[in-house]
Amino acid sequence: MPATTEAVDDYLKAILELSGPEEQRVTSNALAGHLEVRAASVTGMLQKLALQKPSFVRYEKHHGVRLSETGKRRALEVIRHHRLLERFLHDVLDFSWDEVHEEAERLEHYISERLEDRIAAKLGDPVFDPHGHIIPEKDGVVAVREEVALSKWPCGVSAVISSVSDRDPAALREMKRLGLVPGTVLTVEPGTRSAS
Amino acid sequence: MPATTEAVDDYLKAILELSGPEEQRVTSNALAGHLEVRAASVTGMLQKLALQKPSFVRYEKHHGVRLSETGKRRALEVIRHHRLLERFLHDVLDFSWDEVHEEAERLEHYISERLEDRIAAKLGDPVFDPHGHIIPEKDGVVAVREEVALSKWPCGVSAVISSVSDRDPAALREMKRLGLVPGTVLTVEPGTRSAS
DNA sequence: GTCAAATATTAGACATTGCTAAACTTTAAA
DNA sequence: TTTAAAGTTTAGCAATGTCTAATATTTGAC
Repeated sequence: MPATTEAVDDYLKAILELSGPEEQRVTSNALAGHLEVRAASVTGMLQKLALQKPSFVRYEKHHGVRLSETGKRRALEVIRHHRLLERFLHDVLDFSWDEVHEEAERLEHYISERLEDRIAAKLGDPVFDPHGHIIPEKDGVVAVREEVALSKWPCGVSAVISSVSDRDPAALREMKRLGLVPGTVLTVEPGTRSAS
Repeated sequence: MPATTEAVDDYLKAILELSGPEEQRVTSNALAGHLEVRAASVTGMLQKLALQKPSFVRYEKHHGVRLSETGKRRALEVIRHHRLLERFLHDVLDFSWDEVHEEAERLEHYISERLEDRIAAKLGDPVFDPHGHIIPEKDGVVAVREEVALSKWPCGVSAVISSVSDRDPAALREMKRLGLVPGTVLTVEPGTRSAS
């Protein structure tokens, strides 16, 4: 596995996240939006990534990019780091669930295999992070799970929250206050949903 | 406090370490040796550091460099991170004492104030790292302690090991095997010391 | 199928931090 | 005090990853 930088890790994670379960090609623009970088910078990075061997991505000019097996492997490793760190910061170091993301986002690039393994062992190989996301296994295997965005869930049908986005600390604090945590059972009542 | 990069942190730490208790000026060459970088690179970095305001260093061409108060503050903060991390990795995550340095050396640049505080709290504000080095306090105060290199200790006089270098994992494993850990009492016998 | 809008790429710049090679300054020996 | 060695700085270049502005390609509306 070629060495990566923080920037490369972030691109690989973004490609994995944006390509969805069917591993569609991802456009430069989508990446630029997600990474908060200009589209021109994305093009430059994708060209560099596509050139190195073994390559992390398959890139076709004007037609988007997808991960190679190697790239997917690294992306999953970084995501495993992130989610293990979140679980660890939360369970062992008393971070609240709205604090863990920011810290994990930085550290995920810098922990060694050794530290990854010790954290996993200390936690007893956990399956979920504090927001309900599945932690990829060490070998890159990720359990599959059906999820539907709550905004698309039918009214009147009972649902269980499986995961919540970890990006917005204020939103997370509010959700905790409302009891909207993984495992919670709820039913959307007709007429209570906002228009967005 | 101006933001730092990993490289800047490493320069500041190196200057602090090489300037000794009397805070002597440190030469470019000494820094180059310690940082395993060319002297020309050191010059470039020192010029940049000296230019920014508020500056981390006071630098006179051809006559070495010393830390400003701000620079010393940051150097001590990074060293606090390093030693807290070593203690934490050792006590909580079952790292052996020869494994902790490498991991802490990377992570010391990337942990937040929050994580620093939680680690210190979890450990009960420890005073020493696993190699016996004193952990600087949060406000930058460092306890003072008289130490003499064992190679300079007189024969026949009993001594207590206070700290050992953390740089060489193989040496650390050997020292552990021989019982040469902080707190050990020993006497150097005449004629048993190698010539070096 | 044409053409404008949306999307993407190229070109050229900058900051960071390293390098080598050449030039310069300081130190210490004779 | 001269001079050579040791130490230091300058100059110029490379890689990384970002930016803006200009240009090119693709897409979708008609």
